[in-house]
Amino acid sequence: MAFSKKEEFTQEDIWLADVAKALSHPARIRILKILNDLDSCMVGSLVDKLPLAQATVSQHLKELKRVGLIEGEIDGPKICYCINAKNLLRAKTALDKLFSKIGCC
Amino acid sequence: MAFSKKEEFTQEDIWLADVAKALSHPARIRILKILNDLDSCMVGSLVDKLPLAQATVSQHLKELKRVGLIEGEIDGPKICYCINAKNLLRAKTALDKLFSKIGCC
DNA sequence: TAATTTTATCGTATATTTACGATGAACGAT
DNA sequence: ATCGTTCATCGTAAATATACGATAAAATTA
Repeated sequence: MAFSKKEEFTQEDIWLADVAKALSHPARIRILKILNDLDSCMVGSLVDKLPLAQATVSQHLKELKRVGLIEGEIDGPKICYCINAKNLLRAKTALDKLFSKIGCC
Repeated sequence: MAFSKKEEFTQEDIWLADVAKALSHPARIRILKILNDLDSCMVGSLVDKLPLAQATVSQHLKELKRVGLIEGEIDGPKICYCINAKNLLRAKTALDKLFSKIGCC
């Protein structure tokens, strides 16, 4: 393909697809669930709980951060990741709207 | 990467990620919305409404069909695509469960 | 039967994603 | 200042996704 055609769609559809993309790997689903359960949310804890190398986990965190579903806070040499509840709610609302728009409920 | 590690997660997380993947391109979001609005749902109508070649639209339909969000019915030389309401509801429920699990609502 | 219509699939090119080891940057502790 | 810890980023390899033209398959029509 010469170039992507994603930009030829509406902003709404592009944003929605982008949120879905962030959720499109089981490791990222798992990370969101773990972040919700754990008090501590440093990267090392996540690496221990996932069958992936540290560099790979870091990449998945970057993708979740890119769409705003999580955020990291510096805590000394560690980074504490947390869910961004506001953006997560926005994502949930957008998906709800899609599903109600296509009349499944 | 030697091989994918997706299979090292739970079935639940794999399925959820797979549904999200099907929604992760604006063309497929658009197709779902169009299929809900149109009476006629043959592929040619979709091609007319999207900035993509027929072969590409066919590929996107295949991906949506793969996860069961749509289904096609043969109607002479045409194929009539429709939303699979049952599976769409199942997808919505799974995503709702994820979002409520991670406490955003 | 031959031509037309409709859609899937093949082949292919390019882009993106996934994964990991190695390295580097930032911080606390010795 | 040096060392260990923690994490991001770089470089790289392989897999997957995206896009399209060409072609094949299946049904209707002439």
